[in-house]
Amino acid sequence: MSKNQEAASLKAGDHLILVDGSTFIFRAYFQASTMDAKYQKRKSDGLPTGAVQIFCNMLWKLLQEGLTPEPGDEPTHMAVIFDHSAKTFRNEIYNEYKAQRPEPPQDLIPQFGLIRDATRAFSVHCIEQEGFEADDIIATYATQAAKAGARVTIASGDKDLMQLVGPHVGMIDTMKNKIIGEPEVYEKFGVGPDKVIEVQSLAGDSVDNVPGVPGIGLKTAAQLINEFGDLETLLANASSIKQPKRRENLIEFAEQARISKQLVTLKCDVPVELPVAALAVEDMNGPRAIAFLKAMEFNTLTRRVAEATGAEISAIEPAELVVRGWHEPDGKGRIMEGAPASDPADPPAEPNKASLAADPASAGEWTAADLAAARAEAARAAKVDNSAYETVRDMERLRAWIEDAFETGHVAVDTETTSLDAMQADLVGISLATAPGKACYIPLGHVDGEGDLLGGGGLVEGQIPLKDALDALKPMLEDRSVLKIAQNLKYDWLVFHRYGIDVAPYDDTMLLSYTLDAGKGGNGMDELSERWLGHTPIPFKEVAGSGKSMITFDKVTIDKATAYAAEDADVTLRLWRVLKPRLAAEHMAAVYEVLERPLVPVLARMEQRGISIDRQMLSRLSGEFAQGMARLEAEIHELAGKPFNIGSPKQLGDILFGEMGLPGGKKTKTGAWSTSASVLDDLAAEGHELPARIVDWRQLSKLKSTYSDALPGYLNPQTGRVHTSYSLASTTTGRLSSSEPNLQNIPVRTEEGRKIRKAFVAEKGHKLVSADYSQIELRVLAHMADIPQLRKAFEDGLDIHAMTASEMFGVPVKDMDPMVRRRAKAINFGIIYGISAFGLAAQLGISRGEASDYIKTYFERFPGIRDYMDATKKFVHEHGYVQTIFGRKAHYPEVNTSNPNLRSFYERAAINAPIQGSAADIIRRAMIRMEDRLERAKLSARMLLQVHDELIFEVPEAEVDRTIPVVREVMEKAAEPAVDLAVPLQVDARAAANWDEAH
DNA sequence: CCTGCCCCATA
DNA sequence: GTATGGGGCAGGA
Repeated sequence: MSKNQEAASLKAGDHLILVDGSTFIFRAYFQASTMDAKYQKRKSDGLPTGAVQIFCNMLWKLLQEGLTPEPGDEPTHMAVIFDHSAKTFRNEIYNEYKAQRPEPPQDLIPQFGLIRDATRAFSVHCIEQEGFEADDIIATYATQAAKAGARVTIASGDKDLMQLVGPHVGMIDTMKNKIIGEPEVYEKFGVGPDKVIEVQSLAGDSVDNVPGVPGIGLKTAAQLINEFGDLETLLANASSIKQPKRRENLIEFAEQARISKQLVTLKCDVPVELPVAALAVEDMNGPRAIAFLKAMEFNTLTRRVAEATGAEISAIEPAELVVRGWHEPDGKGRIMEGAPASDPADPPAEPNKASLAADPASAGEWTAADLAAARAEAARAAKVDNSAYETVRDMERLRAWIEDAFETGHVAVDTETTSLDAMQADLVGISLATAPGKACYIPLGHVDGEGDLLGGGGLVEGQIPLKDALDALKPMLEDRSVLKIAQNLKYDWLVFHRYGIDVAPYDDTMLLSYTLDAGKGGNGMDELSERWLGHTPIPFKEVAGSGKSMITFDKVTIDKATAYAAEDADVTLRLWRVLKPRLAAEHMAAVYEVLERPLVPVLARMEQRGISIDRQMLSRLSGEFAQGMARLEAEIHELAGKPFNIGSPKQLGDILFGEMGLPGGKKTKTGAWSTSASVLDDLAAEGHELPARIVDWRQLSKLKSTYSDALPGYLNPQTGRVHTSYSLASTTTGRLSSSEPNLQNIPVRTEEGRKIRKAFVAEKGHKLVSADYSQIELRVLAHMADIPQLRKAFEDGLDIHAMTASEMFGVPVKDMDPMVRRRAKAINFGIIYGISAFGLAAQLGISRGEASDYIKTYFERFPGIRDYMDATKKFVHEHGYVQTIFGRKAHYPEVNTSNPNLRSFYERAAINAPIQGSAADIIRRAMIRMEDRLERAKLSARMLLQVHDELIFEVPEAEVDRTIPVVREVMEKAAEPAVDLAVPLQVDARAAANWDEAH
């Protein structure tokens, strides 16, 4: 209930306080920096909070007593106004405006977001609007309120706002505790508030880079304005000025003065999103404010707020906050670019761990690992009861759940839809969970499954209209003070985005699990539930069936849907409680925050954009391939002496090695003849024709079935484009994977295959730009293993395989035999793959002994590589995991198996993972930074695809030349500043109408 | 109808 | 020798 809820209005006698958040942040920061160091950082982890603390104290004071301690002065309406971004309409007028602003100090950056969080935590409106400065919004609100007869106080020290002072409008400089009225304005500018802009347009402002007129300062400007009345009159009479220099300047820089006036004139008619009446002060939500203050560790203010609101401090958990832009050394010399603000190292009391939590005073001695262990134990002990969930059928109950989410500060969310494809999924219902066991399902689109023949399919009774529910949920789903928790958030993000909702901030339990446990098993919800909760969730097929008889979720009865869907939210929340504290305990927060979490919306947007394919071209190709196959088929049957199914390896093996009696080489692991390409190639090399034709046939068959036939089936009817789905959590190394369709294995090696690639095209007026890292894995290896020759070769831009050959075989690079280079290349790849004589022999078609000799020679030339490999093997056997240069872990729990083949396999995988994984981390970093960098360069390039070491963009033709350098810069610098690579990264980029020519 | 196997496309 | 996803076949349900 708001104090003014009965009248969401603003009238004479009301008091509106408008806090200028943006300038306040800077001034609070500098004031904090003059204080004792202990007031500038959060004690538990060093998060800089000085400015936030000063801000909170100021806000609390204003809310309690207004400008003066006198009763009746406290505000009836209040808001804190921020600048949305650096760009405003003023830059359109004068592009140098505020161009000289330096970058904010490093330890201020994380506090920008926290101050906004603080505002909301105090239940005060937090206002910012794209394209407008805070000053303009303040001017608009002040003008409207003054017109309504209310009293307005602007809390700011910014002289630009002094033009607003008037009978109804005052200012207070809260930093200096100074009240500014008309006399003070006169003192500062030498004119009244109504003439302030005239003076400023002449005098200019070096801080904001407002030019003014050269040679005219505040004093002269005031004198001139007092004499002539306003700028235009002055300029019209400039020729009558006595002082020659001043006269010349006024004439020469008249236009500059007019521009300056536009710059300093505040806009009083911003189309504000919230009407001024809606800024009414609400009763403070004590627990919410306390949760925030506790997270910040502002103990004194926490106590004061608790006393004033009657809230119980110990019953409230610190808020889970997301901090942007915080660089914290995490103990391993790596850099944190963002971090969870709630520090589980200072955990709340855990009711399930009585022995540890009995004395709240001892809570401070908990370690993050204690909390994680207690949470894991509690999660396993608690039972999941999926019959106890609520079905939310009216707005009243929905609002209660939303309120609960605001109170708790976090909520697990899950969407139920009509499709597994997020791009085509319509919302059927939403489930929420705010505490273990406390979950609900909100049915929104369930239809009558009966009477399919007679139409049926009408909405079932007892559901909130979709729009009403989304309107109510949107503010909570977008509110920075409520952490949304989902399992595989990318899916729900895409669904919500289609309905105009931008979910933030968020956590993803799938990514938490992936960050912590990659390689230990799957990260799907059902599997995690088994692993951590000892609970089997209701299988999807139990509610919707499977196979041909599967029904879409909108046909599921609401009772069944509630048990299934609310359970998902409940389980997700429980998993989050187990996994989140482990991030801090196991020092993996940096990996999660820097490499995992930020990628979710980036990938979601890439999926959403999709890519154009030329359907006619593919259809024509299918025809070509079919013809070729038919021709080959006849030939093959002729050669075989009888018809058989060429696509059947079993039948083919029987023909080749049985009936024809060719020398069968390898067997598969089930004992069947191998008919793999390498076997057939060997036979062909001996002059046998049939195997050669089979290889040709197989190629066409693959291209046709996997690509030219299948791809058009993935065209989205709405967008006319193909939208792949990226998986963030299905590789052990940190690579992404792509499916439905897989656009990471589009052919490129053969001429025929590249025809498929040509069918990926840019839309009209655009080009596809492909940018790929050159030899990134070998560069990463050169860095990690610290190999001087390799480092030098990359620094000098040499042909790395030729250099390797030269080192190994003692031949000059110039006029090198291509076969020699090819051998070296195979060895280089072999190294990355954890080389074995067996594998290298197979690759090069040489004997095991020869391959062994090569490897031996290689290690003699590059002893650092052998050292690196031995060290990696030792490490994985001791720890069960290996790490990338950014700290990502890949686990190999079975590496100590007694099975020697398996053991070697895991060892090779463990050697490969840091190399492949570090390269994957680098491109992830590039992708995360890319969109912002393009936007800041005012480029409209859209990132569409990632293929491990390559990014594909769609770029307007006119922007291609400006886009490529930006893309290259972001990619080449992607490791910085976290890692200073000892070798340069090189990116090759090209533009063309289709993917083949761009690549 | 589902699953394992074989083969093959990519980095 | 590393990491994936997917199509077709064949066998067991």
